[in-house]
Amino acid sequence: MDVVSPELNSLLPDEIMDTEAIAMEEELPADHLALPPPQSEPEPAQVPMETEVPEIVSLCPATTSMQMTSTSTDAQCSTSTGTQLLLAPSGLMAGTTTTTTTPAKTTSSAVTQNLPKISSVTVPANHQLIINKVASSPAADGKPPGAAVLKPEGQKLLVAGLSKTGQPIMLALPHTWNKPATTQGTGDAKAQPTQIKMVTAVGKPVIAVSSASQLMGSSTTLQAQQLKTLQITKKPPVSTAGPMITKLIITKALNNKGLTSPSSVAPVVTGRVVTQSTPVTPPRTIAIGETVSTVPQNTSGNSKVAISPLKSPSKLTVVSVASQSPNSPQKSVTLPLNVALGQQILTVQQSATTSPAKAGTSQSAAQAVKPVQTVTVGGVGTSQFKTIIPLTTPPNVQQIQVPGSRFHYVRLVTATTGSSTAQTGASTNTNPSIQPAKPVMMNAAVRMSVPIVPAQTVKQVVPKPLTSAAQVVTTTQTPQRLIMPATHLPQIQPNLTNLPPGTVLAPAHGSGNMGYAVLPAPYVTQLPQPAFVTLTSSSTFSTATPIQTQARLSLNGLSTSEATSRPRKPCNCTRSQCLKLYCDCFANGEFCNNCNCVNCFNNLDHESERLKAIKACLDRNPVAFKPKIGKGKEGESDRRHSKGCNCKKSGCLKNYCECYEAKIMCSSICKCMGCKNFEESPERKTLMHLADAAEVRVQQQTAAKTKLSSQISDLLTRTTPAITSGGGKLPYTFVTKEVAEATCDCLLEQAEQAELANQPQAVAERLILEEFGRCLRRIISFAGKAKTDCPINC
DNA sequence: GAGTTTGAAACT
DNA sequence: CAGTTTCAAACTC
Repeated sequence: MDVVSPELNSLLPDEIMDTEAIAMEEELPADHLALPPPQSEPEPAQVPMETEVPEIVSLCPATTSMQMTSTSTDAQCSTSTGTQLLLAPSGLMAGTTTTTTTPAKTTSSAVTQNLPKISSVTVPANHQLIINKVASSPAADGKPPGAAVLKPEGQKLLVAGLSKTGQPIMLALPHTWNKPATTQGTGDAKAQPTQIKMVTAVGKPVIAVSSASQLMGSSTTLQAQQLKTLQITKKPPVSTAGPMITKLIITKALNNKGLTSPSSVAPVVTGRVVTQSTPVTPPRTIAIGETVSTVPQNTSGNSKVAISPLKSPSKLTVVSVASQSPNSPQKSVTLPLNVALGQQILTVQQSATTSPAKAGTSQSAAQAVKPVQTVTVGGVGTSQFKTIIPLTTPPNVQQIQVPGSRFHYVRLVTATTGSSTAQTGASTNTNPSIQPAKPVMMNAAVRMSVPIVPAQTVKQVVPKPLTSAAQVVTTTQTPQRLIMPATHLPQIQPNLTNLPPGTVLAPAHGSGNMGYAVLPAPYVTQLPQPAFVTLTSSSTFSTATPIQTQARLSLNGLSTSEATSRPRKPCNCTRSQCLKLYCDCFANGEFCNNCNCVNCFNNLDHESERLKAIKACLDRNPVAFKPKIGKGKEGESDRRHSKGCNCKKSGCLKNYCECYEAKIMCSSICKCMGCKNFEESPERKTLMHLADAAEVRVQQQTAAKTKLSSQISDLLTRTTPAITSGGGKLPYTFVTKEVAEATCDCLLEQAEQAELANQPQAVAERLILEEFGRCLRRIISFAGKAKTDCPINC
């Protein structure tokens, strides 16, 4: 399967793609039952969902997904046993059950066939009905005795379960949830936009399903949650079914503390599912029939896992965008959505090959022929977001931008528009209980995100048509950004422990395999936040747009505004071709843009060389692209240099020193000589005071300029003579629109004259200002005259 | 802006 | 791992 397993995903913030973490799959509870093969017919009595791991619940609304009930290939809906489920009607998601507000545990006998072994229902204070499922082997995994399952007819439920460790797993079924009524007998039959969210409250994934309109309100409880969201986008393999994308958002709460009670899990309602509709079919929101693979060992060529060695709070988003056949154009549907705090939304928009939504920028042909799909994820605060967008289109490359992270992910995709042959790492799965991923997952988009801080970011991803055109990430607030295609580097794929930037995690070519290339996130520019990121299809890249400042806050400890407002300094490399860590752009994982470098290879035109260089750097130092400024040991400063400096002459009080440059003090690991960069250093204090004073001066100057500009603007905008109450007109009241225009004409004329005379800019400015002064004097003079001539009326 | 200093990165 | 060289940024004039 092409999804980062929740097991693995939980580890991504620390050590993404840690092989040890992958091995966690072996820890699956003994009661974990092998799921029926993907081709098996979904049993009517089973829950319309399928999961390979007990902690994961797959939803399979037949009504929302046309192929669910009719087709057997990707419509399997089942749930693994041994999973405790919590069915909770969210107050916002299911209005019919909002009355249950008591956190006290209750038991209900209403148990559907789809959710066996559920013995109890818990209704937490958050309006969620929690149904506990009896664990098949509680002793095996330490789960508390499971409970029963309850799902009232036509009732929208938030289903949550408990992981093997007793951690809650929630599944929210909104009121608009369309269940396979014929087979499931539960839920509404209407095809309404539905959101399916898999939320792992405590280390385990949870599926939450809610309608789009209900999400916003219900997700407001996520503020303190650290979540990982897995979103799955699926396209029906049958072209006649219409291009429909199903996304499954799996959100995982990173903070496992205090979530043992059902009530504490309730807030983990997040995620957003965006679907697309065909011209013949109304927009559908949820069609989840594919298997959500949670096998951690998806390290084979068929399993694509984005791994980042970055060990910092991050949000991982894995988005698989179903590729579309060029012959099956689809209408683009962009759904900017608001989500709860702590959640970032990625909206996947799929456009037809003839979609007019193309980047208007031009790019070299070489770049244009490399389809690239990029997702730029804007973070808020220190939130970091890693996104992987699998694309089942041949040589397509999808990039993921990770604000605040030094890594971004590039997914290499091969053409799998036809019947998918997804192997999804099942062949290499060491756990026989794990079901092989279904072929449908090849077209499934999976999003896993882990917002670290309360953040609300909406990301829009527009799947690119199967043309050779490159896709550009654009936002409504920022120009298009340069994106970087990644090349296939299978040789470094197996190295999951030290998965370096530039690593392709899976073969990108052949047999429908989809590959991920992990690259330093800064290679993709960051978005201002909050920002709507729209991935639009485009035949060109925009190279003229300056790369935005890389959000290095989390790296160097700078404030967010500082990191985002200050553009990165252009490099001046002359010999390194900007392919060595000498180059700050390269070291920060950014493309060179508007730099002064010579013979620069750090661009799209030299991606192969650049990737080789990345690999070389990582060979030398696996953490070469890791932030140097990280958290220190307990009791020490929060920020310190990971390696320490080696200064000898600067006293660590100049920017030569990396510690000083990062505005941190040297630590015990530094090997500097004559260090003066410590807390009590008088030299350091003096420098700090000077720096502060300078900063104050700059701020004052800026404020003064702003104020003056405001005053001038205010003066010029007073176009209507004020009718005073007897006090007569003030001079500015004579600055009518005509007067202002005449003044501007005079200023422009002055500017033109200065330009014709080839006057320096400073001289030109002076002349303009002088002219402006003359204009003002004339205005004041006329005002005085008018007042004298007409003392009564004026 | 040119030249120098500096220390990290790269190399041996 | 240590010593040396290379490199580009920081700094000085």
